[in-house]
Amino acid sequence: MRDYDFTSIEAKWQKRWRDTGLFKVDVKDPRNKYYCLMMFPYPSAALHVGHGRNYIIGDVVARYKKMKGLNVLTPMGFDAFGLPAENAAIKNGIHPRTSTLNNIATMKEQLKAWGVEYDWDRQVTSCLPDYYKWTQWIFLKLYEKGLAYKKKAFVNWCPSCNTVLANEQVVSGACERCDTAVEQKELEQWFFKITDHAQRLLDDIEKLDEWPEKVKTMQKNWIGSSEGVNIDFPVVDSDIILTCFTTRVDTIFGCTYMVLAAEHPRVEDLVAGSPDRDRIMAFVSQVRRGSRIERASTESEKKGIFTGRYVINRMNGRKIPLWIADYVLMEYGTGAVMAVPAHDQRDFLFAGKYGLPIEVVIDDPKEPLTPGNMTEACEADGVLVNSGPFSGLPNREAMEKIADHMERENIGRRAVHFKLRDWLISRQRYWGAPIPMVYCDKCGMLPVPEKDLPVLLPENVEFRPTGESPLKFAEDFVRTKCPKCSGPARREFDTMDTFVDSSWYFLRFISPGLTDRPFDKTDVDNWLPVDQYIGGVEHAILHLLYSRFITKVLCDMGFVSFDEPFKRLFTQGMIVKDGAKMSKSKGNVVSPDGLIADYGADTVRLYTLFIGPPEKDAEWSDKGVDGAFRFIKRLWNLNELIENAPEKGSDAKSSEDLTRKMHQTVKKVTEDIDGEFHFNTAISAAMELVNLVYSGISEKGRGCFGKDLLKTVARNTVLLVAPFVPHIAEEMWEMMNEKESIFKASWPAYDKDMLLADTVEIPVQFNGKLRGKIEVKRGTDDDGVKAAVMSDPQISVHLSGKPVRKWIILKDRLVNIVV
RNA sequence: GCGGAUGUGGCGGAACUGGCAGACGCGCUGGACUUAGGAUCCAGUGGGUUAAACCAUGUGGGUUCGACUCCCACCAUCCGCACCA
Repeated sequence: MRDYDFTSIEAKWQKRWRDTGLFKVDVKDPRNKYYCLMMFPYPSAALHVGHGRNYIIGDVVARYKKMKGLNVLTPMGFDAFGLPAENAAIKNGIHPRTSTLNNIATMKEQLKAWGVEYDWDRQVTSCLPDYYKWTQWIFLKLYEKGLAYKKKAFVNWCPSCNTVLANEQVVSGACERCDTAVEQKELEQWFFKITDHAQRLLDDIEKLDEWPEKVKTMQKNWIGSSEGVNIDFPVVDSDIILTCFTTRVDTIFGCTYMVLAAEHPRVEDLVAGSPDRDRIMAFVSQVRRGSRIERASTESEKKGIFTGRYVINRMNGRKIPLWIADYVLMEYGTGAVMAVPAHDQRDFLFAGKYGLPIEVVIDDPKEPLTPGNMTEACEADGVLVNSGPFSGLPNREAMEKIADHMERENIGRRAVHFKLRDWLISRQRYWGAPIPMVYCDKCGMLPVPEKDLPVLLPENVEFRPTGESPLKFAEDFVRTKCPKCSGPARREFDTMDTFVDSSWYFLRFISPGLTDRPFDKTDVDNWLPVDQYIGGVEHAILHLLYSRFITKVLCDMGFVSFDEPFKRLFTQGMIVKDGAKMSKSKGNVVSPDGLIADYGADTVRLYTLFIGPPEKDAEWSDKGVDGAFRFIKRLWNLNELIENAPEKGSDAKSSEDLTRKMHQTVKKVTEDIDGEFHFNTAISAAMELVNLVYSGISEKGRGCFGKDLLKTVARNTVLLVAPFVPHIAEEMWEMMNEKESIFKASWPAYDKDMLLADTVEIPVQFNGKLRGKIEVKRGTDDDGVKAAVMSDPQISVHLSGKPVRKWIILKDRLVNIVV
C-alpha cells in the first residue's frame, strides 16, 4: 500500500472540484435551497490559521448540507474598500487598487489550499465599479426616501485616521482601528437615518430565534430604548421653552435645578446679554473641546456653571436655577435634564459640589430620609412625599398618574428615547465608494441621476501624507456638470463608510453579473434570507445591525420581500496563540502555508475543528497538529487493513460490537453537526470508531473482523469525515470504486435497532458511591437486578452486616443501595 | 457601575432530562521494532496508597439515595456597554 501522498491527492481533488463546479447552483431552481455564507473578508496581506477557522467551519457546513441533499449556495467575495490599503499607499506609493487586488489573489490561493470551496463565479469585490455602482444606487434610494441626509453636527473625529467615525466605530472613546482618542468636531456630514427604524430593529430581534443570545443582547443594549416623559420647562423672562427627558417622572417634585449640555442649541441665546456671558461661553467651549474619553470617565468630577437663568417647574410653579454641566450629553434625550439630587446619584454629587438644594420626594415610611444626613442618592422605590396631590402614592403608580396629568395639562408627553444614533456614513478618504451627490451654485444639492452611475473613483490621484483626501484635489473628478441645468457644479468628495458596501453584498451574490439592476428580485426572494451566516462576534453590532437596517429599507421600498437578512447566525471564537489574539505586531501568527506543505490541508482542517467547540476561543498548539496527522494516516491505512482482512470474521461478538459502534457513530456525528456545530466531539466519535477497528487487528484482544464488515465500516467512516477532511475522503471513496464525488453521495443513515446491545453493564453504588458493576440482560427487572447484585461476591461484601434501607434501581442504567 | 459568558488532570477539552467525572486528542512514563528516530505499535497516565480507604469539577453553604449538572452566597478571568437622565 502506498503512503498517503497528500500533496498530489489534495491538488488533484481541488482541481476536480473546480473543474466540475462542486458548488455551482442554478439560482432559477431554488428547490431545497440552502444559502451558506461566511462574512466576506477585508483583503489584508495573508491569512493565518485563526482566519481559517471561519472558512473551514463554513466549508464543513456547506459540504455536509450538500451530502444531505440540499442545493447549497456558498459564495465568497471581498470587502475591498478601506483605510489600510490607502494608508499603505501613502507610505509606499502603491495604488490601493493594485495592492488590494494582489491581496485578493493571494487570499484566494490560500482558501483553495485549505480545500475551502466556493462558487467563485459569484465573487463580488466591493471596490470594483460593477459593485460600487450599486452601493451608490442604494445611497440614492435612501436619499429618495429621506433616509440619507446631510447635517452639521458634532461628530467623532479620529485625528490619526483623519476622518470621521460612526458611533459604532468608537470604542471607549477611542478609534476602534488605531486606538487614538476621538475628538468632537463640528462638521457637515452625511447620515443614514437608522434611528427611524430603531423600534423595529429592536422589536424584530425577537424574530431572530436562531441567533446567539449574546449578539441579540448586544444589539438590544446598543439600540437602548428607554421610556419616559418629555417635560416642558418655560424659561423665566423669555419665550424659550426647554424640554427635558426623564424616566423618573415620579421625582418631578424633587427637581431643584435643571442642567443643559454644553452643546445645547439654545445655550447662546440663553446667556446672551448676561454679564457673565464670556465666562459661561468659555466654560462651554472648554467642555466641547474635551475628548470623549475624559468626558465619559465616571471618575472625573462633574463640572458646571450657573447660567443666571431660571426655569419654571409647572407641576408646583417653582422657579429653579438653570445650569450647564459636562455630565449632560447632547446626543441622548433632549440634551436637557431635570435634576433630582435626592434620587439620582449624579445630581446628588453635583448638588453637593455646588451647594444646590436637596429635597426628598420618595421615602421609605419605616426609615424616613433626611436630606442633610444622606451620603448618596436614594434611587430605590418607595412612597411619594412632598409631591402635592400625588403624595402617598407608591412611586411606580405615581409615574403613570403624573404622566397622565402632564399630558392632560400639556406640561409634558410620554416619549421613548434610544441610545442609537444616526449612522454617519461620510468618510474624508479616497478608497471608498464616492457619495453620488453634486452641488450646483444655481440648483443647490442634487443626487447624481441613476443613469449616470457609477460615479467612478479617479485612478490618477496622488497619495500624500497631508491628512486630506486625494479626491478633494482631483480637479477632474470634483468639477462636473449640474444634472439639472448643465451649469458648472462640483461633486461631493467624501466617500462612503465601507460598512455601507458590506450591508448588502449578500444580495449581490444571487445575481453577480447583472448590469441593469443590483439584483434580481425574484431570485433574491427565493434564496434569501441567508440560511446560515458565519462570522466573528466583532461584527455583532456594526455589520449585523447595518445589514438588518438596509434590508428593512429595501423591503419597505419593495425591492425585496423579506426584512431580516440572516436566518441563522453562528459566531465562532477566536484562535489565540500564547494567550493572545494572533497578530503580526505580537509575532504570534501561525501561517497555514507551511503546515499545509508539511501535513496537508486535511490535517490542518481536522486540527482546527478538533481544537475545541467552535463558538469558543481556543489556544493553538503546533503539537496538536501531529495528533490530527496521525488520525489521517490511520484513516488512510484502513485501505491496507481491508486488503489484508480475512473473508470471515473470527469473533461474532466483536463484529456485533463494531457494527453497533458504527451505527452509534453515525448518530453522534449527525447530531453534533446538526445541532450546535460541535465538530470537536463529532471528530472524536469518528476517532473512537477507527480505534475500535484497529483494536480488532492486534493479536491480543478481539478477533479479526471480516472483509465485508470492514468495508462497510470504512465506507461509512469516510462518508462521516468527508465534510471535515474532504480530500482524503474523495480519494478513499474513489478507491472504493465510486465514480462520482463523495459529496454527491448521501449522508449515511443509522438503524435505531442497531444502537443498543442485548446486555448492559450497570454501575452499582452504595450511598451514591461506586462500588462495582454488574452485567445483566437489557430490560432485567428490579428483582433480577437485586439477585445479580447479591450473587456478585465483589459487591455483596458491602452488604454484609448492614441493613439495606432502600434500593434505587433505574432500569438498565444504575443501582444505588442506601445502607 | 450595568449586562453577558466562563471556571473540570501537566495542556486542549468530554459528560444525555441530576446517575460510572476526565471520552477524544496532546504531552509524559515504560516497553517493542529498529543502525537510528521527532516514524510506527503495545501498556500506563487526576492526586493518594503495596493495595484499599480516602480526596478531587473556582470557594463556602444547601437540596437529594445520588450534584460538574439544581438553589443561595462569594471569588477569579474574559467580553460587551458605560455620566443613557
